[in-house]
This record gives sequence, C-alpha cells and structure tokens, in this order.
Amino acid sequence: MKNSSLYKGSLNTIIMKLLEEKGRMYGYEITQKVKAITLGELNITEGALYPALHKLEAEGLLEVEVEKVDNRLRKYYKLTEKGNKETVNRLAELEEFIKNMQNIVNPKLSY
Amino acid sequence: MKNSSLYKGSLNTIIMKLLEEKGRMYGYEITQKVKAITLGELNITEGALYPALHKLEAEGLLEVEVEKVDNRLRKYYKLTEKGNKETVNRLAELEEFIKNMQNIVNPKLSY
DNA sequence: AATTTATACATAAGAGTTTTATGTATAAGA
DNA sequence: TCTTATACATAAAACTCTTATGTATAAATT
Repeated sequence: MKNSSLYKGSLNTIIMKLLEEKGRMYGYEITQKVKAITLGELNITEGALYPALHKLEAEGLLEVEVEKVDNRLRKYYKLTEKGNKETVNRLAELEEFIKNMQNIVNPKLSY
Repeated sequence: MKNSSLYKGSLNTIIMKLLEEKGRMYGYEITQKVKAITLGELNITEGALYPALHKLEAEGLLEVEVEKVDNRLRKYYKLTEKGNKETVNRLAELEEFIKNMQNIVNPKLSY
C-alpha cells in the first residue's frame, strides 16, 4: 500500500466520479476498480471506504440497494439526484485542483 | 478561503517544491506565492503552515536562517541535502498522483 | 489621530479523514 | 486443509488541517 498522503481528501470525489460513470457499484468493486485504474498504486482501505459510503448516503448524495449474489451480500450504491448535481461541482473542483498543482510543479514564468 | 479538501496532504510537497525552485523563502512569502500561483484559490492558513515548517525542519529536510528585515522577524527556510533528495521523491509521487486522478476523471476505455 | 489592513511569527483546541486492527461470513483455489 | 478472494463493518489511533487566539511592527485608510 504505497498510498502517499496526497490522496487524502480525494476519496469522496473518486467514489462519486466512478458512480457517475458506472451507474451503480458496490464497495468492494470500487476498491478493485481504483486499484486497476491506478495500476495498483492506490489501495482504498475498507476502514476508509465504508464509513465514506455511509456518510455520503447520510448526506443524501448516495442511495443503496442491497442484493444477495452467490449467497454473499452486496450493497450497490448509486448517486441520487442531489448527488449528481454535487458530483458536477466536485469534478470542477478536482480539475481546478489538478491545474493548480501542475502550475506549482511546472511553473509558468511570471509568478 | 475556498480550500477544498483535495489539498489535504499536499502542503509538504508544495512547500518543498517552492523551496527547491526559489532557494529560500519565509513562511509568509510561501502563503503569498501559493495564493498568486493558484489565482487566490488556495490560501494556506498559518495554523497549517507553521507547524508544517517546524516538522519538516525537525525531520532534517529544511534548515532555517533568522533575519530581521524592516524591524520585523523573518525565518528563511531552505532545503537541506536530505531535503533535496526527498523532494525528488515527493515530486515523482505528485506526478503519479496527478496522472492517476486524471485517469479517474477522464478514463481510458478498457478499465 | 485613530482604525484597519498587511506583514510576520506562533500555538492550542477541535474537526475531519485515513490507517491500522479487528471482527463476521461465504466461496474459490492451492 | 489452509490460504486467498470476496463482502460487509466498526473502533482506536494517527495524521492533517481549520478555527481561534495571541504577540508585534509597518503601512494605509478614514
């Protein structure tokens, strides 16, 4: 688990973006997808993921559908209408954040 | 102060990158420079900055030179040799992080 | 002349997020 | 049979940052 501290604070945005794209996902699926996208670099821990999902649900940004697959429980999460709107904002913030960090790493002459 | 939570965990990297570039800077100068680069979006609070500088110094990554300018105290920080080496690593991590986040926001077909 | 803003440092309490550790349970693979 | 993978969950501790507060000088505004 190489997780540098840089990922701190980005978990909610990651979850919401993946749900926006995929429609619905369950917790374990999210961890595997993130691991795949980051080529194993980012491993979301369960201790971070499940409380985050519960909080987003409590805030009315996600809703859950419980299903039993292969005799195992799955909790599928999807964005609510409110969650969809909020995701737009979060992604805009993320784009700004990335731009700002790139400007710091690779400064334009003039600052 | 709009500081989205995305910036959490990036303060040390920002400080080290700026010092690598500028040679030496004092705390207040760092806050102003970051505000300028991010067009006012990221305002580093003193409660975050000063403890961070002290910690980096305690870790041997920064060293300090105190000077009095216009009858006001300034503490100039610069990277130590150890700090220079560590900065290379932190910047590599930052580049990876940015790439990974971009892959999440703008996914390549195939995941 | 008095008040506010800017410069320049600092720390403590509280909030928020994540890691680490632990727990339960089923299915698949070695 | 034992380990790994799947799938959820929570509590304690660690870490980082915000908010609030404090000191002090200089410059700008009212």
